[in-house]
Amino acid sequence: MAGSRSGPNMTQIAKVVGVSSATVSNALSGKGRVSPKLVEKIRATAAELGYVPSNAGRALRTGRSNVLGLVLPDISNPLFPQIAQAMEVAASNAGYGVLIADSRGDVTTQTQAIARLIERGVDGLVVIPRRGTRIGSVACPVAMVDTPSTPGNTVSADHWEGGQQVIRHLKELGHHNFLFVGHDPASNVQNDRIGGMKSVLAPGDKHQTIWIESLLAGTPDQTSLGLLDHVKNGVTAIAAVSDLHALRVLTELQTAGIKVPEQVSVTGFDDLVFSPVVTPALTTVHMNMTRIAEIAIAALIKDIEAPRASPDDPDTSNYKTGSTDQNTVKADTSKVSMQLVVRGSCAPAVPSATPSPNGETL
Amino acid sequence: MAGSRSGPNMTQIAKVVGVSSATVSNALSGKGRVSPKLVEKIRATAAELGYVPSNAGRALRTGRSNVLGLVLPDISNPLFPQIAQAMEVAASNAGYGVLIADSRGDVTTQTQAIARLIERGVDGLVVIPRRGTRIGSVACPVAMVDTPSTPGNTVSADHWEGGQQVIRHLKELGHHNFLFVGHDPASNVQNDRIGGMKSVLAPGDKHQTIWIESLLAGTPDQTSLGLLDHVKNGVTAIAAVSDLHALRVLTELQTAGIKVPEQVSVTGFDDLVFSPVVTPALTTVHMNMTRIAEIAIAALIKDIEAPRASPDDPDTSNYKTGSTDQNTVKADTSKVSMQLVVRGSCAPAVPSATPSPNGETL
DNA sequence: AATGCATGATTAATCGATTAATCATCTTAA
DNA sequence: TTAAGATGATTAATCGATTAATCATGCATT
Repeated sequence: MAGSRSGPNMTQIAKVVGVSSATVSNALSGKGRVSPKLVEKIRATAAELGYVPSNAGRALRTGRSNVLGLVLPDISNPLFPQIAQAMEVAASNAGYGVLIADSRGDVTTQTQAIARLIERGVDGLVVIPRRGTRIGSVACPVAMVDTPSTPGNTVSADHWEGGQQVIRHLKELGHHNFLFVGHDPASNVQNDRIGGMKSVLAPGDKHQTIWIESLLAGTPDQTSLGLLDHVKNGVTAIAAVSDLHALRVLTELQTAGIKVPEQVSVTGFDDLVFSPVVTPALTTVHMNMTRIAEIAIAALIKDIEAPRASPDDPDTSNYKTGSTDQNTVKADTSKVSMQLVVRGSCAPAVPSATPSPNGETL
Repeated sequence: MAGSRSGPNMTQIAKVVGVSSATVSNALSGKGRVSPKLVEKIRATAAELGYVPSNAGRALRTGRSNVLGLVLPDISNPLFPQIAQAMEVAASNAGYGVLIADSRGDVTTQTQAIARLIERGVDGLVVIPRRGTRIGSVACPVAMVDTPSTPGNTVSADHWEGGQQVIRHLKELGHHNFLFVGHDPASNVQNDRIGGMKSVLAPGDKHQTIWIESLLAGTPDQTSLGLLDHVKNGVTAIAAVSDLHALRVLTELQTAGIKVPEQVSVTGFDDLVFSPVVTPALTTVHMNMTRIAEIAIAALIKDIEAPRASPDDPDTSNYKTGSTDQNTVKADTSKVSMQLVVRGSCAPAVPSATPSPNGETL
């Protein structure tokens, strides 16, 4: 009853062709010594019978499942689809499957999620860590996607440089008084982005940063960010750390009767699904997730398939060494540059950027 | 070299306790006949040694992988995160892992994705079909999540009823001239939603439907929906088939200087991440994904774990029979009602709903 | 005391692929 | 002619958990 799979197995093929199952295995894998014409014959009958190798059998023998685990931060992140898709495609191309696990909220869940994946026998993990989280040592190679400045990071977008692109663009339009909008001051990604933005500011430029989480601590979602005051005080450009927040900014301004981009320019990050279809379409910075996924998966698989080092020869391992206790893998390229996507939410700064005494001109 | 897993196996535990590996297996699974105190002892040492069962070994013997496949439609769907998370949680609680595969775009990819998952040995599939797509017969039970009206549907939200809730709410606010905004006329979900909305219209109510895909066929994303004209013609409420489209509507109106909700009310569907944080916050209809996932996964697992019927006794199978050739599983509950979430994007209809001759009042 | 029965544990086969070790031929060189 | 080597295929063990079949022991019944 149990284990009665539908398709044929190697023994069946062997019987049909009239050889041993070992020869079938060798022929299909191309490993041992099998005459070319036998290989041909075996391949043909395997295809004819609709042979599908048993993952369980192979995994048991080789100790490898050909499955990777993908650990994602809290699901509310609208970037999730892009990440998951890119990872799945990259893994699939390399012959691996992707098991998902999400660590909604707390670090505990993240740890549990990782444990579950390990127990399922994944060969490696891709972890997009929850903001500011570190992952403990685990029993398999790990590719970490966070920010270039995070210790243990395998590969990620160059958020810093992305921030620079945004501000450079706004400065070319004549802006000098910025408001940066972040969500969580503990997020590595958000800090990198804001850091990059600040890094290209000139001495005379004004800027201020607000963190949504701190601002609205404990209150329900729908609360004003108080943008009107900032605009009255002379801010002409608002740069958010994500399109989600840029959207919040955009609609709050529009409701207050402030015209975007005529009076205030707005920018976001990540090029989320809704960004091109809102009015005005959001100017944002696009992340090349496909490439990041390819690099992460490649580094992971390289480590997985590398011949395991003997204890006295640690050089063959791809694990990072040094101060970090994490066994995250390294990639040749650790950051992927971002692309500025100019759309309709930015315009030249209004000449009279000086705030009027009473704000009536707004 | 190969297969040298880190942890101990049953034989090791057996050796330590001084029994046979069969007894260990029985003790841990609670299946055979083992004395209570031996069970206790074995459980203890297993925990002590940090025993983790080998999925490969178990899968090979039992023929079951304890992994489900999740096939998702094109990734642009912002609902994706909720679905994936809910499915993962439900599956995880039942002791199953979730392998993802996405069928971006065409039906071919969807078929390939399903094939890949089958080859990986999944025990069952959850398929959220691409709009209007049917899935061919596959070699394992399938739970399909689409709409209650789709043949073969296992469980889904009651989109029709959700649509009714929206219109009832708008009618209570005094609206009688509606514009429905859909994206793709081939989508079962969207048709159900619009169908439900129309079903509660009174004879005197006016309504019109626009399909974004047809409207903007071949043009780049950012194009006007021409909402201003509709508003000038007397439309006071615009009901979109998704929050994504509602957002598009909202920002287009705001840019045109039309006040939401004072002049026009806007509603969406799905309660996406951004819906509570835009201004005005979107009134929408929430989908209880957690419950849908639980039902789908439960139905799937029930079928997987049911003793396979002998060929002459088809009654024990959970497969749908009849005109459909699909082996999708049935659930006791096939639709889950939706919840209206009232926020700020709707207001009472303006008394002078009659269009002014020249539209200047707008 | 002998038989039947319930209980507790063991033996050994099995799932399917992989691979080191071995064997059987045939070729080539001395 | 014979030994060494190359080539092609087979044997059999192995990965780890499961389970049907079997065995051993204790207890109660007649």
